[in-house]
Amino acid sequence: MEVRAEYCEEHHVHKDLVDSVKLDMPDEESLYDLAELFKVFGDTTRIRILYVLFESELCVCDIAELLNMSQSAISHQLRVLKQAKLVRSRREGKTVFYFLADDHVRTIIGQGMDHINE
Amino acid sequence: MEVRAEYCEEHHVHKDLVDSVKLDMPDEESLYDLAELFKVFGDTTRIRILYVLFESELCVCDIAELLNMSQSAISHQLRVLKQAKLVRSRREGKTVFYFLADDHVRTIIGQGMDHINE
DNA sequence: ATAACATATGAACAGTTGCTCATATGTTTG
DNA sequence: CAAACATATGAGCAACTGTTCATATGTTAT
Repeated sequence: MEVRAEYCEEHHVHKDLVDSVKLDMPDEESLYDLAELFKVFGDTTRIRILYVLFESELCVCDIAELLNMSQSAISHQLRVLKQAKLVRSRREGKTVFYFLADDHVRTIIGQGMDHINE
Repeated sequence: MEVRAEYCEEHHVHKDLVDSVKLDMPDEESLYDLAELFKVFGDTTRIRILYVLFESELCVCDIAELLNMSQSAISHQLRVLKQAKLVRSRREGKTVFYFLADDHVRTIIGQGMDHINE
């Protein structure tokens, strides 16, 4: 924040600063995975699913009815959430119950809420 | 988590649980805003921009060179970040410097990193 | 085994997104 | 003022996303 100078004349950046920033960047794969994770949170349907799972584990048709959406749509989205390891599931007879995988979900959503509430 | 019963027979959900979940849901607008916020984090380019701004404020062409992308692409994405209030900017002559708007950005990205690192 | 129920999945299609390219706006200098 | 530089922006397009629809899979009860 303190270090700064004439960076952009003739389209040449300030060498030292650029180098130090480059060193502190996570590797490409981590950045990709991170974006993929947030992409999963970046959909209203999936956010709503995660919210209803805050309360209790629920089966697919419960969630579908709660969100007033088709079983198929919910099932597709649950798959996305599961692949991102945000939810897990267990089968009980014909029924499959989904539940939050861990507390990161609550924390991340909570931080997001903090931001939008200024 | 304790309360549960036969929800889905005949496609009828468990009334009490469904009602209590419904009560605790944030309003539609908040959920939409939240998804919109995470959508902004859900892109590699924007994540990388935020990361380079962790170190120091930078001008558009600095960022473009750091990420090896066009000035136009970066400028478009900075607009998205600005609209989401994740970055702010200040002009100094011809140059516009961008910087992180507040510490929520670091916190949210940090929580995301925690999750992907298991 | 057959029917009924709960869930999963593939294809298709409309809507969205992120880039490029061209060009516009804003600022400083000669 | 014109030229040069830094940034912003609109149009266009290829790639991606989320839904629906039809159907498949898995489980239970008869």
